[in-house]
Amino acid sequence: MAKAKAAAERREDALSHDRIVEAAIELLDAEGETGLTFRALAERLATGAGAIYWHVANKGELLAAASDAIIGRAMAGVATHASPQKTIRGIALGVFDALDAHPWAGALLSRGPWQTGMLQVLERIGRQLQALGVPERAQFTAASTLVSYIFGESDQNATNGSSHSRTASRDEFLGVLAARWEALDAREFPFLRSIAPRLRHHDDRAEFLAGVDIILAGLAASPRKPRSH
Amino acid sequence: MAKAKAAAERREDALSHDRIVEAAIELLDAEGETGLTFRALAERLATGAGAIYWHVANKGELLAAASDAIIGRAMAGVATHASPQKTIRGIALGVFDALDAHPWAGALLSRGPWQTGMLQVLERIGRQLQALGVPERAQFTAASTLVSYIFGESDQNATNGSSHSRTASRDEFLGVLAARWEALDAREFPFLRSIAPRLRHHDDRAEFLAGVDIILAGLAASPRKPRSH
DNA sequence: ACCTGAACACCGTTCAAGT
DNA sequence: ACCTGAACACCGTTCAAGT
Repeated sequence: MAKAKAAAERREDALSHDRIVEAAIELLDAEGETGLTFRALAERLATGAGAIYWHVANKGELLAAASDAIIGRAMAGVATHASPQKTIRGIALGVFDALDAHPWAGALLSRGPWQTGMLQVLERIGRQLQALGVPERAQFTAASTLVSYIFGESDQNATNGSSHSRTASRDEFLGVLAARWEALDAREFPFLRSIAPRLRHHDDRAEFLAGVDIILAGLAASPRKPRSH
Repeated sequence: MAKAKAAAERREDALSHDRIVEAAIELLDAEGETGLTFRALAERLATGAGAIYWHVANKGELLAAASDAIIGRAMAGVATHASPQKTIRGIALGVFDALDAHPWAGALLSRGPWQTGMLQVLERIGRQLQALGVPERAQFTAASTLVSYIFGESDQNATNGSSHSRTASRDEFLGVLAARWEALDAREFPFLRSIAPRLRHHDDRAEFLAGVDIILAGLAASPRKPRSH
């Protein structure tokens, strides 16, 4: 029985949860969120649409599994032997780049309570905070603040990014955005108008990392922590 | 002509962008995201499904307008005469409570680049940062860090909250979550296991505000301008 | 146990036709 | 200008029937 199953899984045309998720990711990357269809997926897997439901509960679960896989891969590639601060920046950049490359995975946020992908990030961040000497009762708040920021900003960046063609004029996009902000009502939006010019030479990744650093600085400043380093 | 239009708008059965958005919000609040249908909307407005398309481009625009309206109302109710820090907390809580009451509005994040709702929040936060004396070249980074955190955490909280019935056992939900974390693999998730007990007496709003304070502390601690490159 | 594919119950969106 | 509602081109999901 176990032997039969193992043999079936070795056949390259056999369905499996993993193979379905894999195909879903390819479809999502190639055609965007609207490209993921049970019919399209079935065709790609050379099977019937209903067959997929034997391995996967529904579309929501499939999307969640795909998003988790993306985050999981990103976390697997994170260097973890540098200083805690540097490792945290690495984790953050891992999420940022993963969502940038797979913008559809940002929906991960709105899926059920505490998806596995986010739990992985939370775990890794938490460990670094411990290494950093953040007191125990502040660890959860600190970790969850970082995680919320990381996913929030990464998702925002990804959906902005996917609206203009990848290689092409990112600068043009920022220029249009800056012009729009400059055209806002002066009485209602003085702040946005004042910073609009800055939008034109704007480095997403650097800006994102600066935000991480602000939070890290806040952690170092607010509670007392053991003077190590 | 203008007179005829004004008269038509005064008729209570006349369609208009605002009335459509209003009905959409009611539908979304009552039945959740899946409740918003052009057919259901048409029935509620006592008209044909296609009529709505005269006033609204498509479902995406409608959802975006509804989300923006929710944020707009929340911002209108924010007290603005306290200290900058207190005002920022007020703005943050406004978003938090708005998304908690209307969880479907969290999708706002994933909609097009810089929705009006988020721009309003960014503007208000930015002004307070100016009042706080944050140097000009650090203002955008600071404001956008706060906004990303605020929407990220609020959305996360809202989708978690809507999974358990409102009035009923929130504690039960947290208990189940804590138990699940405690059951995680010890080698793979030591951090999550260690903080799981803390989940049981967890105050979402207090935790959320603590995150805001961490960021504010970080801004106060590193008044030096972030390197650009 | 696993797969097939037709069928069901929906959707968003369009558009000729009305007023 | 604005509204109607039938029609089109899809969906996710189910399920009797197959192997």
